[in-house]
Amino acid sequence: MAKRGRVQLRRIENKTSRQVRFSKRRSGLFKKAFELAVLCDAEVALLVFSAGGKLFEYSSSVSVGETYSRYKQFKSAKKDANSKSVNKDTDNTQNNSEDSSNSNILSDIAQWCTGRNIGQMDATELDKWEALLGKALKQIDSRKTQVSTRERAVDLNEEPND
Amino acid sequence: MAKRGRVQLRRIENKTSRQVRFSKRRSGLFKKAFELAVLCDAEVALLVFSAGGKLFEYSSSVSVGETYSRYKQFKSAKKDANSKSVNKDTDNTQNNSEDSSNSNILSDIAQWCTGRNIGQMDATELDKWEALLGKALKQIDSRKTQVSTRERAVDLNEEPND
DNA sequence: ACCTATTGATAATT
DNA sequence: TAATTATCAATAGGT
Repeated sequence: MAKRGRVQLRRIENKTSRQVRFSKRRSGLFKKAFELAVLCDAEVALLVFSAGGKLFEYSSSVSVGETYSRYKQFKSAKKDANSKSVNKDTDNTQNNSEDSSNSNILSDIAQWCTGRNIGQMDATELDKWEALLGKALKQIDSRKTQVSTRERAVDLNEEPND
Repeated sequence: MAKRGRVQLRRIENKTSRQVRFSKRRSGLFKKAFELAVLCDAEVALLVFSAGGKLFEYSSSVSVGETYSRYKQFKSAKKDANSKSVNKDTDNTQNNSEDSSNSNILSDIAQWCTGRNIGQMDATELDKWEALLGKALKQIDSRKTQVSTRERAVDLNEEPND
């Protein structure tokens, strides 16, 4: 399997090759974005238009639109940041003592789902999925118990996340 | 230099470590975004807010705002034509047969996940989730069986490094 | 901040 | 189109 050497940092001229590499690198990029969001508690929004005009999007905890709004707020606030620091630490700081993803496991699952396919997973990824879905099922099960006990009301034990 | 094993995909609790890794991974992510744009002629916009509220942005050929405009246009125009990252409801024929390794139940889950919280679900929704996740687990389990065969072959080839 | 062991990404190939 | 693997790149933890 002869490798030619390093990747040249210029546009790939062969169309097929470019498309193939786009798919792979896009997957990799989205995975990295997700990992940054989860590991480092960051808010990430990523928009990619392929050369052919297809759209691919990723966002971590909130929608792309919401992150973009925050971005615009941030930029406009930066202009007169010398008067007060309204936007520095608005609502972006989550200081949960334990695993914050535990309280909103569905977000984690949704993030993991993006661009993935069971048929393409390796053993490690399968294990992660199994653990994640198993955890979600446990939470669902315990929630079901609560709901069936108090057939009607909104549960007060669960905190809204984000 | 003892390595602990694989990176766990959970929020890093140690603050210093999290900040260090954020810097490194952010650099890596931006580099990857740049490479995707150059190599594959893609239009990329990337927004990252750190846990502390700092903003980092990257955009390839045009500004973030322009890409976001294109994004909004794209989404509103999507009424007829469809090209999207997180699937549309293509087939509901996700049965439990063992050969369904190629089905993309994860996309269904991803759609279900969006904007939901276990703590706010009613009994009906919980049932749907339970069924969906259970189905996914079945597929994962059957996929694991396939993969484990290959993994054993790899194990035999493994050499102690050095 | 720099270094290296190790993991992870991926280009070429099947 | 998807799966495999050799090689390269990213990075976690130590110095």
